[in-house]
Amino acid sequence: MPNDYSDDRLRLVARLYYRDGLGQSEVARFARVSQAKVSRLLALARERGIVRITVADYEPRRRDLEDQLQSRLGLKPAVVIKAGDHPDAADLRRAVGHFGAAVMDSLIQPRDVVALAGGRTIHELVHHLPQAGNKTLTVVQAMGSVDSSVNAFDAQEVGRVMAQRLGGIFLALNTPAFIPEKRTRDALLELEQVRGVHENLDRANVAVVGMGTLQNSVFVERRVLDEAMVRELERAGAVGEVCGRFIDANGNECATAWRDRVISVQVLQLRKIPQVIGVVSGRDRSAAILAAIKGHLIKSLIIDEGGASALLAAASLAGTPTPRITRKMK
Amino acid sequence: MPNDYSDDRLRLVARLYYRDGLGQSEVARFARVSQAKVSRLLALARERGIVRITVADYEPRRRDLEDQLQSRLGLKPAVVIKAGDHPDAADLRRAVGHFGAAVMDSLIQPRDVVALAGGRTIHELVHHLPQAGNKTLTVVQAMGSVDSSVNAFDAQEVGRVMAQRLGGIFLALNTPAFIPEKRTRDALLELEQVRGVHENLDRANVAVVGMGTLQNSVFVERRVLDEAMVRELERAGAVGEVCGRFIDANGNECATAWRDRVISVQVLQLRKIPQVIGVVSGRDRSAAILAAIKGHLIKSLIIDEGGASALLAAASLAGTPTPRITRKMK
DNA sequence: AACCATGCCGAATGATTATTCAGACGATCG
DNA sequence: CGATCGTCTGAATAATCATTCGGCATGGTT
Repeated sequence: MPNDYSDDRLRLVARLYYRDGLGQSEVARFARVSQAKVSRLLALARERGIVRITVADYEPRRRDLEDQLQSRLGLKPAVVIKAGDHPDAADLRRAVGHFGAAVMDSLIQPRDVVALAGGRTIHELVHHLPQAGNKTLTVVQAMGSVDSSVNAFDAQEVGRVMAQRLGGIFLALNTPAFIPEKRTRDALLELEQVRGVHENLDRANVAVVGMGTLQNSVFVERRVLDEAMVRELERAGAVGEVCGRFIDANGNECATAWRDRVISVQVLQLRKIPQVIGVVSGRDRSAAILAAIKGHLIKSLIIDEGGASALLAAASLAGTPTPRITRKMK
Repeated sequence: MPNDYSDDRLRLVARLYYRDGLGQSEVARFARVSQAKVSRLLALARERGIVRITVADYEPRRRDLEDQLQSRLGLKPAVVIKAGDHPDAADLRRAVGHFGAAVMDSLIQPRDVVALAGGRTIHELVHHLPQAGNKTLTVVQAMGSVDSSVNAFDAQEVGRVMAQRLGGIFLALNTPAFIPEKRTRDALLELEQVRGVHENLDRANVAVVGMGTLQNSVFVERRVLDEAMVRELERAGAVGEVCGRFIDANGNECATAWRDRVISVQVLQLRKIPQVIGVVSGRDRSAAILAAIKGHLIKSLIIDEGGASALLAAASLAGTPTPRITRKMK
């Protein structure tokens, strides 16, 4: 009679607690055990399905906006996450991460080779992936590290987590993202290790990438990109950045010095990957997203409500979006 | 947008909490409210049925023992409450009270006149009756107060609670249970107030009574019954007590001085009531219960598992139970 | 406008629940 | 037989949740 985990006992405890509204201490007296044990018995009862808690479905997506994105921009799938209009970017990312994760999980097949970029929203997304993954992925880091201060948003960290969560191995790109000298960069690209990664990027059938603008790019933020380079990119028509590749409104990589100093998945490689998922939160990326779509860099999009509206509005303004003109004018 | 109690919002909060396992504080950040509000929203969600918690049925009764009691002793209904074999009488009463209450509620019709005794188990039972009663009962106190120290087990208190819980009025018997002088007792019985109560006891169609033995009777416990009187009752063959009436093994009231000094429902009155429910916890009342059954004082029984087994064992020993003989021998 | 009644809010607080910890017990193995 | 796990327990404690409370806003009333 000591350790008695019979269903009958669990039912008694569960009933007293959930149905009759007794506190755990009261139940404990009833069943002649400690309150701690009651807590454990209740956990067990939930596990065994003796207690079942059902929650009416919450619809986390805006199917209406998704349909518009799909029909007007050809994104398949387009996933729009409800997020109220939180003024705070962190909240936005949290929402996209929380609800986007399940979708992303479903988009990745058990044996896929996944090219993965970094970024805060992607980080959030990856950290909401299920723990129990039993896939056998090959997760490949799609871009070098932005700087030496390792942080949780880097592709390296994020990739490690994804491989661990969904199951599979992680191939790291152990180089900086930006190398001041082209020669050095090219030398690095020749390294066996690096070439192996690139080969796997060629094999990738899924990619998950973020999207930056010229202004809020990680490279600017972390001072890798200086004023002069930004101006050069502007002159070359850059409206956004994907995996360290700056693109113009047509989605072609801008021919600047930067192009030869980056170590990351190439635009051409990206175009060949059948399922490229853009992950975005916030309203200020519309131009970059439109360019990426136009250049066939991304095929799908996971985005928040506000970002989706902004994107649709921007797409309406011009078949060919040219927001950069207004900026150049200043 | 402030007070937004939309189902959608509740669903979101409920999902994050119950399905996704976030803490209330995390949900609070997500929904941009305080943790306190999340707690309130969750309560509302449960109320509205957005969250549904179901517990596999726990069977609190021993139908097998009930069947035996019914077929062998004619109790209808017999209700046997599971209680493990808690060595502690208080736990026993709690179990009987908790699970017996629903049965008792179902046995009492909306417009019944209920004669009600006191006692610890009955007290426990009554305090587990539903709060929301909408009946129009007449609850009548079946026995005077044992002594002046009012306590929660007295018929007076218990009756008040029952009337309040199930709905209806309570008729109190504002006299002591025991009056040393017969003359005084009889004078009291003549009082308008007291006669009114007795008339209602005549009208009663349900009674709820406890059952005492000679040894553990409340009257002994509270020193109302002295040594000499106990011996006199023993000589008269008393094996138990119901509502202050001491009965012999055949269920007839013992003809002693005590009989004329008690103010309570009479044995004859009790016999006439179609539904008399005995409420008992513990293994030591078998003789009293058998006598009460034999004398047609009780028609139904609510009892714990252990008490039921003891009762069945005692009933097997003798068609006419005569446990008192062994005692008299000493 | 001034006033009250009402309802909602979150900070603080009180109450409850989950987890940690150290000890007890029992099984398994050398 | 110990020794050594592993498991289970309740007391203590940490973490979490529910409620109280005062403030603020709204809307109706004088």
